[in-house]
Amino acid sequence: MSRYDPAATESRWQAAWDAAGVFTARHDPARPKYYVLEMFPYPSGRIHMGHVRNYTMGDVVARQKAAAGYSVLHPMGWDAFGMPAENAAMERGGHPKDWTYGNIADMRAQMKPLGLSIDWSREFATCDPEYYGQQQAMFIDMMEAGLVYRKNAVVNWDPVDMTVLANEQVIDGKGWRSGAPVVRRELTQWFFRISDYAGELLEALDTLKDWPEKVRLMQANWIGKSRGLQFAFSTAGAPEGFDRLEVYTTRPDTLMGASFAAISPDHPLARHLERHDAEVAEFVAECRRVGTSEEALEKAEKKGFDTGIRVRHPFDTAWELPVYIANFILMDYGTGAIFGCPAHDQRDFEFATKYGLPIRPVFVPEGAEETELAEAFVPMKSERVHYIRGFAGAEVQTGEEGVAAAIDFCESQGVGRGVTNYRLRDWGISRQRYWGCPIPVIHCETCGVVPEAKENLPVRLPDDVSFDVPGNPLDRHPTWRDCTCPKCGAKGRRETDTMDTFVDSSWYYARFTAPRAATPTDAEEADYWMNVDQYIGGIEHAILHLLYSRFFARAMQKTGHLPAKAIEPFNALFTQGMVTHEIYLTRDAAGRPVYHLPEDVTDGKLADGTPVKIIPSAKMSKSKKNVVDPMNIIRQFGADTARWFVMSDSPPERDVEWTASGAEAASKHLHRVWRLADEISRADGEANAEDGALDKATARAIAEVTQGVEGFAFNKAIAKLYEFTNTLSRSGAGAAAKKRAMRTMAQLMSPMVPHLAEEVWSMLGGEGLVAQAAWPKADPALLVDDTVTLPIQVNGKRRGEITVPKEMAASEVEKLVLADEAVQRALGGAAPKKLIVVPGRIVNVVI
RNA sequence: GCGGUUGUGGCGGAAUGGUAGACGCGGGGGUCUCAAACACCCUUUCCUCACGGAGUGUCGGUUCGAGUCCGACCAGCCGCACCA
Repeated sequence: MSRYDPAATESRWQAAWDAAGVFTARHDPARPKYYVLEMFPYPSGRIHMGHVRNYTMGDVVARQKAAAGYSVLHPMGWDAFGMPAENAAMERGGHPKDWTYGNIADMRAQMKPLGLSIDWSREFATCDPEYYGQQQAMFIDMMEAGLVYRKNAVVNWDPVDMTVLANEQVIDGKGWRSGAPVVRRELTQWFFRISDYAGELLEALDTLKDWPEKVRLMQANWIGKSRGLQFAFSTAGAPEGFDRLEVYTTRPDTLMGASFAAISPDHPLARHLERHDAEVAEFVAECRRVGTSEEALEKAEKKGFDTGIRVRHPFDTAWELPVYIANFILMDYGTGAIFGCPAHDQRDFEFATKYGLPIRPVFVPEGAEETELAEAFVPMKSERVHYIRGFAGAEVQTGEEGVAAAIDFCESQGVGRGVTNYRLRDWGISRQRYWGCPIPVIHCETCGVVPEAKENLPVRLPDDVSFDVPGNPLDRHPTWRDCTCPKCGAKGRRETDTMDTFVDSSWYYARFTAPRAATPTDAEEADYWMNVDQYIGGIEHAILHLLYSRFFARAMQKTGHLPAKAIEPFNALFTQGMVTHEIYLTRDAAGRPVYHLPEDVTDGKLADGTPVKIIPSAKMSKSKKNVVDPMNIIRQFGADTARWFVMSDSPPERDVEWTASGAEAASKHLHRVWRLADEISRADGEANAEDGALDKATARAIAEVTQGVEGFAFNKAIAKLYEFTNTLSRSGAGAAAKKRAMRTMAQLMSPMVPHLAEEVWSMLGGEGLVAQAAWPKADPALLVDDTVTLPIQVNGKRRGEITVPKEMAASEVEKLVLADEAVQRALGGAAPKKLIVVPGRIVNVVI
């Protein structure tokens, strides 16, 4: 008996699809369009199982939509700028460009065998000058639209390597290569005015009905709208020019519980003191040794330095509060200065305890007395509390009411004003690196900062650079910086900062609609293809990438590069889970951990019999060696097996654990389907009484698999396909009915395992390619059952069941239930207290 | 630290507030075979000979009925603005 041979079959069908041009996206105004996009990959050089899962999900959607009659756009590209290419150049020599394009070629070669329904004719990389040149054109338009500006901002500076470090390159406050303590340094940098859109980006979240609730919540929290009071303390003993200290607070109702004021180490007052006071300078320097990330600041021990300056309480000028410089105050939020109310903020409480400051409660729980606090009392703002040191509004009110009343009162007294504040900061896009999109700007002595003329775009990266010394190669290039001012024609200097790679990924979805256009987008194409109907990617992008893309769509609309309907570019978002694997660990002679690849471990032992310690599954990572190379799986079992496995078992939004046994099971099942198809293709049984049951099962399979695929419940769709396979393989129906069922099976399987589906389809005489066949429809008449089985509960516990006609009246059902043996036994002759009949569902007898 | 999220058999998981454990893996038993591999069939939450009882991270609540809703807690994972 012949066997299914994935290797030969898969490449044969891939060639057939190519020949027929099945996946070329066609701008066809007569048909509805569907744009499905997976987050494009960074070209690391190797695809991993996470990619296989991500792209298979998109492929299932794309293939099913195509079968359902849509004109589908399913493109692929490369997020190709970024640090790894420079790191590779530093470590192994060579050029980032060669490394990147080499990796792209390798990865494309690994992706093609997966048989994805991608329109490869639209492929591009963000490091193509054709792409980043258009990005530069948009940057210039955004400059002109007032969306771009320069200001000073802090970076991590490695004083040994004399280079700017990314947050991930700062390990325990030290540079990853030099090991030198990192310092914060201020540079003039380029920013996008995303915070101008904070309110709109927040409000528009409500329109994103098909985004996961959690992503919208995370974005809302990130934007962080707050209503508060901004007011000025008058100071005592402050240097000249600092007679007022502006603070922002979201809890003005706790003003009578204030016990100190605190300013950021980067606050102008702190900077002034730093220059005149060695002790302050030392403290501030210590603060700056912590990395720039908010995480690092929050995790660091909270420390303060008493400046000796005092501020006067706005309601009682005799009441003075000390002013501290504190390492946890962010200059970017509010005014960079706060007042502390230790009784109602845990961080302030710890600070006050540490520095012996008073802790005076402003409110207590409703009905409680004032007591000494062991920790801050921080109730929900919606909870009613009793104000014992309130000054506005009712004595008993919610925190929300208290805050609103306090703002009104303060405004009426001329103490500050109510302000709406956002946590969202402007987007700093300057990177002092080579491998990124050059910022197309020229510094001219006469004209200042001038955008490059559009006819001179793209501003190309020079090829003749070296990475033997740290720092930005653009900065030290002998001639690249030299240019002519587009305004006055005098000699100018090019900007050497390049753009954050998040800029590249903030508009690639729009470029895919017209990837070769001579402008960033083509109006007609954008109008037809936008928006992305289904976007799929990792949850790790829930905030930054998606928020930046939403901002960019707005900026592109403002500059005329996208139609108004694309203001929210992603109609539906799906965030998929990771692929995980167990970790295998042994120790070397010195006790250091040694990790082992899954393929080197059998039954918990290495080849030489050494037992390994098994650490529970975690995200596949090279450093832990818990990786399975998709190429090995494809070589061993074929692409369909890899695709089937990553879509089965786990729901797509959750992590899936890769197991060798699971992959084998997937492969076995696909072979079984092939054998079944082979057998059915040669069957000649007469039509018989079982045909009807099989037709019914087929209809149910169509309904359930369609529902699973359309609802992103791929694991359930696959479970139904297993069931359908079992039913079909056991069916005694005639040959014609079995062939019908098997052809339907091929169609239902085709989004997940397209190669096997084509093979089965052709074995059973299906017409043309299954990839081009219309999605099957279930006959509604076959989906209804005329009887229903009702479980019988006694006090909520299942005690039996009855099968009754679907339309039986509740009163009839009650009679049958009371006559049931288990119910009789439970009742013991007594009458039931209550009898609940949920039609078509369940019966509950309460005794 | 802050924000988000997840928790169900030996394992991955299924379950519009209505039969907990679909489907798959693994295990056990069997058929086929000289034997094995492959394949096929049966069985498999736990305790109990059985009757029956217990059971969805922990504790409490709402309900005729809770894995599902509410509150508190515990553990894991994701993000924290220069990783992509």
